[in-house]
Amino acid sequence: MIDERKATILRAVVTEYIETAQPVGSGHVASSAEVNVSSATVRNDMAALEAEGYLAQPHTSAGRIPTEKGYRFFVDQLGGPGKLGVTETQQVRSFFNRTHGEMEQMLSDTSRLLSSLTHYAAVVVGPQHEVATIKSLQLVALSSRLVLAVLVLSNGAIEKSSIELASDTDDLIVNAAAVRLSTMVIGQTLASVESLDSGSMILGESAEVAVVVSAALAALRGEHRHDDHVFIGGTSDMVASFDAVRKVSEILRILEQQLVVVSLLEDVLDRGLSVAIGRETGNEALADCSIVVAPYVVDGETAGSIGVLGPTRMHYDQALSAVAVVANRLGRTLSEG
Amino acid sequence: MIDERKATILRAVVTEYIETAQPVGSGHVASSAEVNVSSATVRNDMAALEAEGYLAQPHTSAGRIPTEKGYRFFVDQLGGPGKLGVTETQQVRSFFNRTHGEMEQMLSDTSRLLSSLTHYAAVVVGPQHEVATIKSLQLVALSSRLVLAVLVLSNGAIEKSSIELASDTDDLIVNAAAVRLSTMVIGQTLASVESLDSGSMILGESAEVAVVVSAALAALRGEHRHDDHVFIGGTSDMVASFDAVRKVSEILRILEQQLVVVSLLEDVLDRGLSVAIGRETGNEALADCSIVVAPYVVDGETAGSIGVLGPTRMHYDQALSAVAVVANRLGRTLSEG
DNA sequence: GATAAGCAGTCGAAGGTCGAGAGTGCCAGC
DNA sequence: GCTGGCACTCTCGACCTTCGACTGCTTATC
Repeated sequence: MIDERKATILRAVVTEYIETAQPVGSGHVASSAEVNVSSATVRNDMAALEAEGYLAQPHTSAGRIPTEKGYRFFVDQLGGPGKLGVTETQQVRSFFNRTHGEMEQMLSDTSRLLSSLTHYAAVVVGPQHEVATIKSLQLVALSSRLVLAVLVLSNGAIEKSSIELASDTDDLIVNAAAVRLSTMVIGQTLASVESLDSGSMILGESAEVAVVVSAALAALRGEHRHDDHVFIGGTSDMVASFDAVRKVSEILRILEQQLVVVSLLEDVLDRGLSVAIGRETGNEALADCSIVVAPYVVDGETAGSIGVLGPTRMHYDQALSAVAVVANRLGRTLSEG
Repeated sequence: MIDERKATILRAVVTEYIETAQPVGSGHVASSAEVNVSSATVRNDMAALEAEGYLAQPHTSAGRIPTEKGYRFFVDQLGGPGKLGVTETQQVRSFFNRTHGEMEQMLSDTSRLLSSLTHYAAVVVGPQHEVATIKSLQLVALSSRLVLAVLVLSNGAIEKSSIELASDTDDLIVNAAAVRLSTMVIGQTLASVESLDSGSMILGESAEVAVVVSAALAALRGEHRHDDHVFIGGTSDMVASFDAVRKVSEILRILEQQLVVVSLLEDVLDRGLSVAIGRETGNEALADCSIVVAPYVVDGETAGSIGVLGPTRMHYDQALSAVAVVANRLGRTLSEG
């Protein structure tokens, strides 16, 4: 039931509201460049749009505000990310020219880049270690009972996990265990370590070495969650879009829970969306927020995702293009390494 | 010029204002338990306190608000951290019983603990790596020109830094360089690597190995800054103490700059303070904030610091005791490891 | 001389009124 | 089917008044 004119009107209302945060009246819409009918006609169409759930009125005799359904239509109509402005393009280009090596630093900087492009909070979820292969494993004895296992992955990431041994263990034993483990896991993915049978390789080893080996494997198992791989930047920018401290506090509380943030992004991607509006995010506390996400691809495989969190009245076109461009460049840069 | 009664009155004003965030009138003070004089007398003293700069009036016919000088007097009079409540003590105890190994995780959790104790933002600055000795050094070739140096320090921390080589280099060369480097740096502190003369050890090595060795040393030099060692938690709690989104945004902007936060804490400690009130923090944007800091001591050496950032009208006694207790326990726990 | 009591004065916050303005819905006419 | 016109609604800001919480000062009391 949405003809071309109504769509134009809806578009006008949404853009205007995003700009001003004020309810939009029929007069404003009628005087906008894209609309060539009188305000009375606009009024009729706006009433229809309200009846169909695309717009809402805070009270009689006020202008209209887009509903989530209204934003959704607007975003769908946008049809994918557009082009970035010249300044922004330049900024992205120079960022990725300048950046190098050091993955964690790079992801963290990327979140800063993305937030400075959009003025919203940026979330960068690091590559899932499941796909990377293990380049090196090392056991370092910190004290007689505490050993640190350090893994280096092919994508340059490092995983560490500490192992507490039940009894004092000689360095020689630890070294032997390290050698044994190395032959087992190097070249494997972290995920496959998960399924390694710790029974099979105790054969032919001294009991002491076997103890260390299986303790190390146990420690490694729990350690490949997305824990430390989330980088959030630009919260101060995003906060400025809201008016109530109360709301700000709730949103920050969400962002502090890194696991929640990660699954938020993954949920959205799993549903095949690149934008989640208001309650579509699946989180009541984010009812006034929207999320724009994109996965990034490293060596042909989806490695992680980046996203932007802002108010429902966000500049979707800018956010979409920024996220798309940064995801693309990030993937390419990580592929080279 | 502050006699005992005036001090009591000032104390009453400060505690009342911290509680209610409302200007405090002479009537309230007079009816408080510690004060046994009439409101008229209180009025006279409050006028004197204002003249001496301890209190201020938002406008005539309003109550008084403490100035920074007023808070300062209040805090100084407190004379060190008191005891923690039973619930909080219990919370700290169970936290440190439960926690183990894995330093980064522990510091991050500590910031959460501290913010949950105080309901303000908590900052934990990790141990400075200068004092830790190097336990192990490893070079891992990620590709033919990209090598990752991984250092494990005696306190369980890991430093990594990537090395880009000018020409393709064989794994054997890299391994030889790793062996050479290990003999040089193991047992040293990171700070002493800084001053290592890369000329002296090229002797007796093949040119290719020497190239890798000096590239690695160069990369290690830049890498021992406090960069990743700051953990901030509980911003959402702290935010709730403020009323203007504007201010919140400014404060968050500060907290996003980790280096600024670290030097903020260090500055305060260097000045021999454990509390910095308002402008005492040295940062204009934190004019409405106070910071409570304490260093923590690992194996007899000051290792790092923890702190709390809240509004100037913070519960100083609680914050002081929480910071003191957590700093103490954290130091002890890290010493054991 | 310090404390208390009383009193006049001040000023913001809260509440009420009112008009202006923006906006709507509907109807009649083109 | 669009538009102009019109009556109506409802918020917002300005303005006023009242109310109450203060203060400072002056005077009385111990």
